[in-house]
Amino acid sequence: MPELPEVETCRLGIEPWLSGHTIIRVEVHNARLRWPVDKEILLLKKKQVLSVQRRAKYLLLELNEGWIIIHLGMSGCLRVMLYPQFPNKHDHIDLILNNGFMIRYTDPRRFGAWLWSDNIQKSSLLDHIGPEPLSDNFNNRWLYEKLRNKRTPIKTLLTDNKIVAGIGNIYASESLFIAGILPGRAASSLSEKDAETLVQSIKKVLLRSIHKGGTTLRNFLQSNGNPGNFIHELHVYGRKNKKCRLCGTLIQIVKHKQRSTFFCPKCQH
DNA sequence: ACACACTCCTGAATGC
DNA sequence: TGCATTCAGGAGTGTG
Repeated sequence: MPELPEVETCRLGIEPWLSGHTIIRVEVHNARLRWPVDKEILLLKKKQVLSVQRRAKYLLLELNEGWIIIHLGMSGCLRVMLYPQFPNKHDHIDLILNNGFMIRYTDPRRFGAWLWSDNIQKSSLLDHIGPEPLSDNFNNRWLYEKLRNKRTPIKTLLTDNKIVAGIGNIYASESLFIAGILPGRAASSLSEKDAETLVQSIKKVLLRSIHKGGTTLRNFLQSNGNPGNFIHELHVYGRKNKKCRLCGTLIQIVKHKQRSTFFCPKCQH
């Protein structure tokens, strides 16, 4: 499932092929994604790409006269390919470039989105999102202030984009393991010191995963077609009944808000 | 404001 | 073997 490190991996992969180049046209094979692909994208002709940015789990392509907002959903990925290539069943969108390449969007579950925005600052998709976890705006003070009045399990809070952007199920479990904090603890039970440890753990896990090209569970691929390598460094996610890499205790699974949470009952308190 | 459940989707895994 | 059921979850929307 693409979370911040996977989306950032994607951004890093496509940026050199897009930035400063021109999208000649867009070939849409299936416009039925989470929402219908915006018509501005369908009709797009010969637009230069000024920059390729990321906010939370959204990719933002800055064009001359507006922005393409891309979300990879659960199973989306973008790959750089030579043009032309016959589209397979789950290849929904191709950005045809003026450099002989294309960027191909593949998404079996079609939970992703391709939307247009004239003004990214006013986009209702982005305007409520909290601080980027790798920025200085995400710090001990911010997190502790958000935690201290909430009885929700800390794990649930970490996947709330208003608290911190871009963290999903994988990195919530992994960050809490690194921090040594049990995921089911009420957020308000964390001390200032806990919040500080958690902030540092989140930054460390996300940076390490970006360095390894993200986590590939099923569908995610880097833009060069290779899977991400962080899966080999997961401590708890997807490791139910496997031995903890640090202490050998069996990893346990619980549900928070109908989502799986993995933890080590000995390493986390 | 808050904290939930519901919903979209497909493919892999599981059950009988 | 084959068909039906369950599970995976990002995040907007709806409910109490």
